[in-house]
Amino acid sequence: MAMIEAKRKAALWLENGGIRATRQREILAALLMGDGHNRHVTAESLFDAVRGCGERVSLATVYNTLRAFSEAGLLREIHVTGGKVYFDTDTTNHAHFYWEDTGELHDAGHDAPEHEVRVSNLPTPPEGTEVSRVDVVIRLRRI
Amino acid sequence: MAMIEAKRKAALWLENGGIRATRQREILAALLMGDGHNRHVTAESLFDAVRGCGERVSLATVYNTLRAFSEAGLLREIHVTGGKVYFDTDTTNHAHFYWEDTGELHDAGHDAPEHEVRVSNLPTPPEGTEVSRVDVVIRLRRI
DNA sequence: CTCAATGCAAAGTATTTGCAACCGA
DNA sequence: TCGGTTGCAAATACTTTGCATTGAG
Repeated sequence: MAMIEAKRKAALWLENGGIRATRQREILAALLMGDGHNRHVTAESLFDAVRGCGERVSLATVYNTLRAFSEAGLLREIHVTGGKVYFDTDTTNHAHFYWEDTGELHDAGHDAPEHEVRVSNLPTPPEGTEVSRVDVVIRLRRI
Repeated sequence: MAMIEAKRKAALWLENGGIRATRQREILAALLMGDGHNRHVTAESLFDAVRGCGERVSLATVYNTLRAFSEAGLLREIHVTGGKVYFDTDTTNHAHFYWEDTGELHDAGHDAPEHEVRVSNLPTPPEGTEVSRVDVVIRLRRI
């Protein structure tokens, strides 16, 4: 996908989240829409991607922007280590593979509906609460 | 349960993990075995519990010991926020409720087998890996 | 113009580590 | 005694914040 196309998608995406477009946000959004595929990034990895394409956005802004996108429902946070937070451009409900040794994060069985991980027999949420979402992480160990 | 009983369980528990008993480890183990129930602690909360019962263990040792217990298979780590790491004394496979606002963590449907959360249709782990474990976290939002 | 967004550096939070003193087998 | 364990302080890793500057509408 051409960069120009990514920028177009990025603009629509930002508008969709009711987020004002700025130079930095457009760069980050374009990178996230990048190859047209679902991406899993951390603040660091996205920051590196920015520098990698010759652009410049401060690390603090990357952090703040990822949070803003997340709060606008454009991204979904994933927690797999105490350390860093991952963000997923696919906000639909799906499970993840997590490599314990390398820290890689991929979608699990999200290529086709029949491969989707299924969670059943969910308990009723306690009084005064509702389910915000159900996270499923399949941790992998190198054999 | 009396403190003396907790100490007894703690000693067996440590031995079970092949972990040498020391004063601090016995204190921590006894607190974890405490009320005979499954506990969810963080380094901070366990450190506070130590001070609360008049004992003294350094915070660094609490961190190191939790990690040691974890590596010995006596505890299980749970990741729900980028911030802190929770440890669960119940190492069997079970789902958790997580209160997004307060940071509370409880077991979900682990009281009886028929209430257990079920995960099915798990994808085959990628070449060269095996499933270390599957984490299910039900995030709750206050209504 | 005006107010929100940005960038930097400093502060914060959670955790690990280096190393000397210590203690249990 | 000896090697593993502890405690402290310092270091590290990740993220947020304060504030002056910049920029979009």
